[in-house]
Amino acid sequence: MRIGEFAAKAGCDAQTVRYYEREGLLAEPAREESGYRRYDARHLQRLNFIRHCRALDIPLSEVRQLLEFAAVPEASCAEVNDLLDGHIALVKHRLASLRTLEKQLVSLRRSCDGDRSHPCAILESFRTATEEHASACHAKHRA
Amino acid sequence: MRIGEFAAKAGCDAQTVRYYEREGLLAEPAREESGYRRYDARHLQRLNFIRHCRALDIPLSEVRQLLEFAAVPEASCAEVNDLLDGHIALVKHRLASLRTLEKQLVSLRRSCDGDRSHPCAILESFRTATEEHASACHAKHRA
DNA sequence: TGAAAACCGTATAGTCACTACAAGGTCAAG
DNA sequence: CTTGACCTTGTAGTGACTATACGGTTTTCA
Repeated sequence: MRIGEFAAKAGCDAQTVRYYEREGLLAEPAREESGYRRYDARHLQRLNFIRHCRALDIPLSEVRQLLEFAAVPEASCAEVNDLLDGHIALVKHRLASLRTLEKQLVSLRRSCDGDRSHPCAILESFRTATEEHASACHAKHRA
Repeated sequence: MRIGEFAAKAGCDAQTVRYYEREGLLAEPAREESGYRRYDARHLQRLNFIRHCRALDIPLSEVRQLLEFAAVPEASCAEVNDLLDGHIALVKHRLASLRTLEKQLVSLRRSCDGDRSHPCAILESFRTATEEHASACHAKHRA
């Protein structure tokens, strides 16, 4: 199959496939006389592996590692587990800060009553510089 | 105050301040004879506004809009509310998909029992191309 | 006084994972 | 035989910084 069909089967764009090839995640496929890339089922397996990881928000650098582990299956379990544990911790952390963010936004939104007789309370609250903000910001930087 | 102190007070880097200036979010400040930037409390208020928005994950393009609304306070409540509602919806959506992601990762992690007598179950499960994956991927693209 | 450290300046490139675009070659249908 | 869909390569753009290079200024302290 050619690149368009190949990419569609994995649910991504042809450009993305070429990008993975450039990045060394996919081997260079055979070419037709015209120069068109020609893919088979083995390529698709590998592309699906990558897209599956990406759907789990695993960065390409870690996908690269997983592909290396997968090439040496007999001793890779512990490493795969470590990588996954690290990624789970990251996602948990991201979830926590996103939840905080949602609370802040919702409470901010409630602070505006739509009364036009005075300046918008939301903009006012933004205008008020607070120490909390600076420290929250530092916390974010450490994260 | 000079840029280092100024940035520190808002909890960010001097480079970031220069970046905001280049992007037109902060006005160009006065300069000392040496060419050093010189800031005062009014600049700090504006920088805190921006950093506060960023702490809420509001993109700079929307911060720009808010700054424009803030410049015309008498009629901006509805627009600010709209912007904020849109942003809240986005955060809620992001939260939902992150929660799904966490579930998938945790269940994946559980699937590996650490038994080295067979290939790692996690890598195996990645290897298995599924229709779900492709459709989930499409869903993500629509999101 | 003089040297080192800490700060400031500009300009440029890198990050991540694509996405978009330009300019052209190939192929299948009507 | 022409239209349009597909393919090729290469380059630039996205967002919000961050890092680096290279050099000037200011502060400190021995």
